[in-house]
Amino acid sequence: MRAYDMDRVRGLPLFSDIAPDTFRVATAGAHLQRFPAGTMLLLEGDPVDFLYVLLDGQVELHGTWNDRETVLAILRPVSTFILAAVVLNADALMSARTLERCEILMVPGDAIRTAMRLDPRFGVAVSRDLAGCYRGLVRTVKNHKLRNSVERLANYLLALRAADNSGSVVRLHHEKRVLASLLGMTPENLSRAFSALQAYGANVQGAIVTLDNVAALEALAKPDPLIDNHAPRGGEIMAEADAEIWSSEWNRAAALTGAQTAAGVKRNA
Amino acid sequence: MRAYDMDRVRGLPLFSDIAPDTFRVATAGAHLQRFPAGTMLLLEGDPVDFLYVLLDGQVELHGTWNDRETVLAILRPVSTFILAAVVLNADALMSARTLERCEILMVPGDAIRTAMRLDPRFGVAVSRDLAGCYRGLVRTVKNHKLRNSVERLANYLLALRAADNSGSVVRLHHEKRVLASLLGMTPENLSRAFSALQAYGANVQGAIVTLDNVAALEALAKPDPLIDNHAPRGGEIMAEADAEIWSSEWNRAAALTGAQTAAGVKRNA
DNA sequence: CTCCTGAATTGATCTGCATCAATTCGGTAG
DNA sequence: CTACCGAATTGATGCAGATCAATTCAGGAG
Repeated sequence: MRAYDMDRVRGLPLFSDIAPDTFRVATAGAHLQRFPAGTMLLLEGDPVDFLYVLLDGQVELHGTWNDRETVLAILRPVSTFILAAVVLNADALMSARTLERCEILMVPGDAIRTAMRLDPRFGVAVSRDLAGCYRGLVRTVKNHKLRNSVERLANYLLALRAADNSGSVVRLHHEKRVLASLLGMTPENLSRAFSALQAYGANVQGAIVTLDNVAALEALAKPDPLIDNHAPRGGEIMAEADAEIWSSEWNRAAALTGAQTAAGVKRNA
Repeated sequence: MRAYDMDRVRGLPLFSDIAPDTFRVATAGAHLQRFPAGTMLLLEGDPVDFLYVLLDGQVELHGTWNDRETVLAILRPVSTFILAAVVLNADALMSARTLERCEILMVPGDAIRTAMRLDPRFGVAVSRDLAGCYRGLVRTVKNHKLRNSVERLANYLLALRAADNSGSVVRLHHEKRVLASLLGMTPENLSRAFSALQAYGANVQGAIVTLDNVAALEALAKPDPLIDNHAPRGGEIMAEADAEIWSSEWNRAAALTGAQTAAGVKRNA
């Protein structure tokens, strides 16, 4: 494994704060692996033997039931996934599939669990990571239960904008049908939702979306810091309280709500 | 605080495995408090200063946006809530409101975070707890995105049955309008969903539901261990992998999916 | 270049669920 | 007991989003 990759792993909030020894224990037996696009990395119900660290490519997490399927999250580098299952040594609740060619570090779950027992700092890091994941899902549930599909799309676009550069052009990172499933709608409906947003200055051209009237779009979307992790807070500078972690499944990922920003600990920076 | 209550707190998976010293540190400054029904314990957006341990009564966690409100979870004793916010020292993403008279132990967040730094076993316990909460939410999202309202209700009833006694009579623990919001529908629609389930042998009489044809109900509901935490697994006895924790926000709670069982570590026991 | 295939769009229609409105039910205070 | 009030139910109607079907579009192979 290249030193460059090792540094990237070390830089994750999950690992950045721990002792060198702990890091060695935690990543003992880890191996880098490459997968072609469309590979099933993990099937829901399977025992989870590894913590996955996505170093390159895109991975989709999805769930199925009764012949239906829904995308739960889309991950982009660098992020870890299925930490919760690893911590509990439990079966996966989600399937993982590569959307494109991927480079993934596979860290044995045993090593992670051992390291947690050794170094309280690592236990704290894992806890903080999982807490961030949990809160990401809370946001997702609120997003889905409180908003309709056009509102979800509008917020997704604003989140992308915030993550990218806050400019007036935004690039979609996934196929529209995948995005549709992520946002909880059909591809047909996503198309129509995009049309509906033309009235608010949003125009799609393939993967490129131009936002000509951000104010109008925001008036519709009403982004909320308690749902959309990128949304601005009211009030003054926040303290440590603001340091919510997006290291794992949601970091850099246009995750469930698509609301998560790229930065692990930015926000009001 | 009564010794009896202290024992109940100590018995939570979050605390059961840690050293006495750690427990002392973690619960330093904790105080027991009583609240009448309908009290707002916490407003979303507020800083979270305490870990709450519900010892008696019922608490509802809900979220709001744009004048809409949705119930995210209903908690019953003994369970903790907003651990994630405490770990991150972050603002609450959900509001908490007592549904009835409640008795709650309020543990200062600082104490929790300090204890995590001291005792790796506590860090592990917190991680496991949060991992369980996270997985509960994954189940919830799958439940909502993959099932329609009648299917959700049917599974909710089967989950209640599994938690209670697996008999043919089940008691609803909450007002129907609260249950409706939890399941992501309107009260009117919940009524109609109950009517629809008459064809599957389910009859409601106030808070009492009789299930005369569990087989038919199951054929409709198709409970799945990867969504419904009570559902039977296929295959052989499970190992440690099976010990998913439902200590916190979901323990004994007819939580989001209503799928969580009463036992912390039962399942296949 | 053309052809081919899957993605995306567009239109027509259907349906699950929400909404609005009107009773009915059930628990509580007097 | 009766009166009252919020919860629950039931009915009528509307709408968001799913489904079905038909093009259109875009990318990759030959």
